[in-house]
Amino acid sequence: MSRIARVLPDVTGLDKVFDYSIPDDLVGSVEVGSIVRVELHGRRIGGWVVETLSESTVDSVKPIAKVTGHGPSPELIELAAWAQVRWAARRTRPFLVAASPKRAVRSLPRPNRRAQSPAPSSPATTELLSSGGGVLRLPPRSDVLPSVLSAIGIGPTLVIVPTNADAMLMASRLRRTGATVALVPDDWALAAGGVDAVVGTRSAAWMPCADMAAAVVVDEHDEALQEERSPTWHARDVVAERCRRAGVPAVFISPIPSLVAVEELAGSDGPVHPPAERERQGWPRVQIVDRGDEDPWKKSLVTSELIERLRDPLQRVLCVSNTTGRARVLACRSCKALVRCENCDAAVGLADDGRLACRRCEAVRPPVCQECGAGKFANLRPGVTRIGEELEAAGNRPVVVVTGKDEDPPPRSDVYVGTEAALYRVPPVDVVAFLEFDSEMLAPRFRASEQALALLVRAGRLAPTVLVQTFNPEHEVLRAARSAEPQVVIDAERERRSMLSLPPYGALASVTGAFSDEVVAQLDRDVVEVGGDGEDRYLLRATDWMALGDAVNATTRPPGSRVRVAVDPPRI
DNA sequence: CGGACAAGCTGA
DNA sequence: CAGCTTGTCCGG
Repeated sequence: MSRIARVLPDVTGLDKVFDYSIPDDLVGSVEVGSIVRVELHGRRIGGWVVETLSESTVDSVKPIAKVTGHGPSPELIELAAWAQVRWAARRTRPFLVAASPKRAVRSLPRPNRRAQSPAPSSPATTELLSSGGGVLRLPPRSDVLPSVLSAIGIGPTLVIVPTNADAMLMASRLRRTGATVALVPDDWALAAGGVDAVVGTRSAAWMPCADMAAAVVVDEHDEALQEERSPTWHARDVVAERCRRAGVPAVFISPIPSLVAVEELAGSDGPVHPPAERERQGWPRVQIVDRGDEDPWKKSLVTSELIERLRDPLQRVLCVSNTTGRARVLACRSCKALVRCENCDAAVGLADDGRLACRRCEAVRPPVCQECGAGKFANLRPGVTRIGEELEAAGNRPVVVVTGKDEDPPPRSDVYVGTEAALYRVPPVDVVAFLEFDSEMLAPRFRASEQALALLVRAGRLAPTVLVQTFNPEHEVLRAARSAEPQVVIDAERERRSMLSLPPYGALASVTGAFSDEVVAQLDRDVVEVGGDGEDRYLLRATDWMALGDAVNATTRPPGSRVRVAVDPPRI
């Protein structure tokens, strides 16, 4: 008889378990996963029951004070222990927090499933599910609902999408088919009770799904599926492991499956996809404007092809410039001084790496005000503002500048200009034009090709035509998009990354922050290869993720250290 | 993590 | 030596 509960306190910085006795009146309501309140060091704290046992290894135990409610299932607690190594996290707590309800769940609702399964509407998905799951490649302008319904056809399904808007839309569309849906994390209790579909964003990878029979990850390639704060877990990888352990099929859908998915999650025949002709129909028309053809004396961002679109009053156009949200002109938030170059006194902007870069003399320095030493700046002139003025003049139509920071949706317009963020904030248009796509394709990051292709996919969902201004019209990303053959990028990536042992052919992590030196020095060099990128950052490589995680987690952090470990960093 | 308690520092 | 800071330890 289990009389003892082993409890992990919900206290940051404390990753130790403590034993408590289960009082008679709580026997039956305390089980692995229960969220309880216990006394520790004279104060009441919350915690998770991670184990039950008949006898404690310490002699004096206090009783559990109170049962707060239901928490993560034993399977998810074990998955959290796996994830702790996989993403080199020092604690399991962040994963258990992700797997727990936001508010106490006292009792679970009864299972609520519709009596009859929907007729499977995507035969390809049904077949993939019956063969244990895999990767399904569907073009950008196609609907994933039939695939999700096919999964629901075999039982309760976990559905993961990149954004909140996607999740809300998916939930309401599924409900309209008669399916019962838990939109998580809000409907945690419903999901734990039992529904046809548990729908949510990346955090849904950790949500309950009673009697889970399948999982569907939509837009597997999307970076939103990776947590940006450390531990940098990826919903795709969490779902894959969760389903593997549960013996349940998972389908990963994307127009451009990542190399990781193709190598690790697809069957030996690679991704399943529609016939080439149908796939092509689901891709946008990609119009490539070779800027190399321009008059070399005025390589403007506003090409004649673009002007044609801008002047056509029937065309709604979104122009995307990745002179990013980076400021061209900055002022210090503390002392209001204009930020100037130390060498030549010109106004300086923020470079991609977050440092101040002078465009006149190319001097670079850390983002610190030369007058008062503060590090926060006001963006006096975002890059796109000036471009907007140019576009307005060229098209003789009003242009709305879309920034990522605004709370409200941008005012309606026929011509927009903005950074990548605009791709998520603007209603559908006729053309999306990338003004300077080369900096995306050629960015010094190992995932640059995949990320650039993802931008074209996003644009293709906003508009039937995507115009790309480039000096590299034969780049693999553009060949892939133009011919609707994402495999072109996969093949190029495979060659590059296998040669360099980059993911998925090796494990990679970055280490930054104070005391990184001390932590890196402790690593077992037989397991971890240590490099740097010349900045204040270490790069760690190992043959596999678990070996890397074990090695990193075996280090001790000196007091006061602020070391950040990013496993599988997306932007390196 | 945060409290408890001990050892170290300061000023009258 | 009271009163305060800083460091180390530990919790069931």
